[in-house]
Amino acid sequence: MGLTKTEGYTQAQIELATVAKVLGHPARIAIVQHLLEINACIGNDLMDVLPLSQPTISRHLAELKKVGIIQGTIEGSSMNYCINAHRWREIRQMLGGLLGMEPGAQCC
Amino acid sequence: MGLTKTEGYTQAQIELATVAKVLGHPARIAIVQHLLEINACIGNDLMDVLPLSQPTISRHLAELKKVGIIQGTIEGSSMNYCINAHRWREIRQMLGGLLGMEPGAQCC
DNA sequence: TCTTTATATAGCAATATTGCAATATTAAAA
DNA sequence: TTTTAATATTGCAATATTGCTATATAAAGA
Repeated sequence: MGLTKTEGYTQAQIELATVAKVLGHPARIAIVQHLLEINACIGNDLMDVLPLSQPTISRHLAELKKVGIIQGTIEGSSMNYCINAHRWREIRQMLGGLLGMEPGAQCC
Repeated sequence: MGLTKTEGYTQAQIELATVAKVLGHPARIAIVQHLLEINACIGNDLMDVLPLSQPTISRHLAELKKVGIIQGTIEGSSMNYCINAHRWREIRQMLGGLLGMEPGAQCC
């Protein structure tokens, strides 16, 4: 298959999984961290930060954009990418809600 | 390719991505939520909770176990699964560290 | 012992992901 | 206008993921 079933889950579960999945690649983690750290918008300075080719970086950026984590604006012939602050807080809420739960007493 | 490059990233980035990736499926989110909520160890009660066949559930459980999120002990002819509390806190730290970062002023 | 229950594994088919080279595309620069 | 720089897209090959059915396996029960 390769196809993930979606019926039988809540919308929240699907949303959570979708975001987690996008964060589930070291290149995308590295991009997000970089954008959070340098606190500035970048074009493909990422070429110097990631061990990947330009087309591959472009695709990772597109995936991050698809779930709203980053946004990009055109600046002449280059792109300015940065974290979407609002969406970032939303994601913090979502994932934080899950992570914040306490496992209770171990029973195995 | 289909194969994720690992050179050129920090160990922390790879670890983060690995955990996020495992959480990147609604079935695995549902399993984790369920285990956190009922605060009890279960066998395949999950059959009643997920829209998946027993073998498929078993595989999702195996993936969660591989990264240490859950652990299982044999109980007669069935398995007791539960969240690994220690690992859970570790993951909260890791992911929380990323999520906690503030995007700073929007510039695009 | 035979059967049932609970689980895991193997094997398969379909789709998804990842990465690169090659090629568009678009704007700035010469 | 030609060239350069910065990106995105296409096309491809290799591997990964997902889900199922069928089949082990192992303990409990009859």
